[in-house]
Amino acid sequence: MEVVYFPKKIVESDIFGRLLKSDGLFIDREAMRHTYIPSELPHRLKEINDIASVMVPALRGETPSNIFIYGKTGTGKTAVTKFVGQQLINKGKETGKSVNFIYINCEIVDTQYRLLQNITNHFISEWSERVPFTGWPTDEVYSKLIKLIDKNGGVTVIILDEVDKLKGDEALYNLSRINSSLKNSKVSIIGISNDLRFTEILDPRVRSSLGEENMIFPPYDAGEIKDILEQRAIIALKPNSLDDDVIPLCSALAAQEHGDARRALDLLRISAELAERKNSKKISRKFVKSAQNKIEVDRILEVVRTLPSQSKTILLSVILQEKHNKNSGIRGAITTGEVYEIYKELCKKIRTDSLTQRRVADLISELDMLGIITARVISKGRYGRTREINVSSSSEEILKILKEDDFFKSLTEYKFSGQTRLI
DNA sequence: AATCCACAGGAAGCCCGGGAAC
DNA sequence: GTTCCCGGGCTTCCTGTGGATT
Repeated sequence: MEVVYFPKKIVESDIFGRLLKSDGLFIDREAMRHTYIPSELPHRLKEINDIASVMVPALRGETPSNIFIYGKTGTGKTAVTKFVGQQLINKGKETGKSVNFIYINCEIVDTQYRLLQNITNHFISEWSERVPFTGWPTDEVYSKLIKLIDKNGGVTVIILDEVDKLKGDEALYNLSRINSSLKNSKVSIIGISNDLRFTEILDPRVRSSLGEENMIFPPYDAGEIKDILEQRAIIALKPNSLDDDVIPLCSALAAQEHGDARRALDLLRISAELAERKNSKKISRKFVKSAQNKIEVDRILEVVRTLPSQSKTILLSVILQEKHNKNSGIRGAITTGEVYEIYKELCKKIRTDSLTQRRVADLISELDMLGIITARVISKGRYGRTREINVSSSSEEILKILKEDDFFKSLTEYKFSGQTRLI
């Protein structure tokens, strides 16, 4: 256990009070997150109308067609469907029609049982009567669900977000047939996916019943992203806290990344957070640059954290060699052979079996593809052909992550070829 | 022009864990 | 429970190669 001692001064002074009072840049931080659903969705009017016109039979008590929605990340699929759902519920209340709207993210709820359990529990308010997360036979949950939906009556719309993450197509098959078991109510399904080839691998029966209506969400272009950012900035940020060129810059950067509005919002939000942390009154383009950098570094660190230990060892070898070279004034990149030598020693030190050079070479190219290191093939003429390996900028941060692993703690100081290397 | 380094990277096959089929 | 199959990680063995050096 680590004990943290606060200096007396800080404890006595009101930290949070000061931070709350401090002149931040945000009015509503949440509005800058991609989970926030604004009251208007710019440049998605057509999509909203399309979905709404498919859904409108629900308000007349008829079954709406099932819909399948495609689109890359950050094209507003989830936001638009949730938005339409909200409107549908409101109108249902107004007109006295019973309309249920259930949103499920299949990346989290990814098995048939848990899907059925989730939907069923949506109709049960009493905690004690809920379907447990395990224990029941799946068909019992299914029949309970049918009973409940029928009792409830009206139309139930089920959104399955990231439906391609659902394991097995049995769940989809059963859900798509559920209407034939219902007497007083209707179910309609909206499937959302960013995998365009998803239906190709689906059972043809499921495909035809689920894809009664197909919709594709195109990526936003730079101008559209700009409008989205401007709309959110008005809600989220204090007036006059943005330099004029910040939003165009964020939009342009995100448009390069196949029109991902989510990324644009993250970029702007993190820029604002960085500016706030620096006590800056305005967000300028230099904060956008560092935000972009921060997003990239965070991504790399996350990848490093989840790397298998052999790859971590190889990565550590690369970093060690690079540091060693820098300290002893040797310029030029590292070769596969050098990395392999250090790697073998590290393995000996932590008493693990080492892999063959062939395999290590493959792992090095994997690290390259993940963007953690760069490894390009060069020929040194007489002295052979090899890869030239460099660590991507943030090697200090990567080291920190590697040290988190108990496995590598013993390697914080490492002797190699008679020289002490300090990590 | 020939040589030769230090690997790259393909091919085949082993081993093992997990899921489907029996 | 057992058998079969598949895919991923890995090894072994192999051929190929760009260009400085001879």
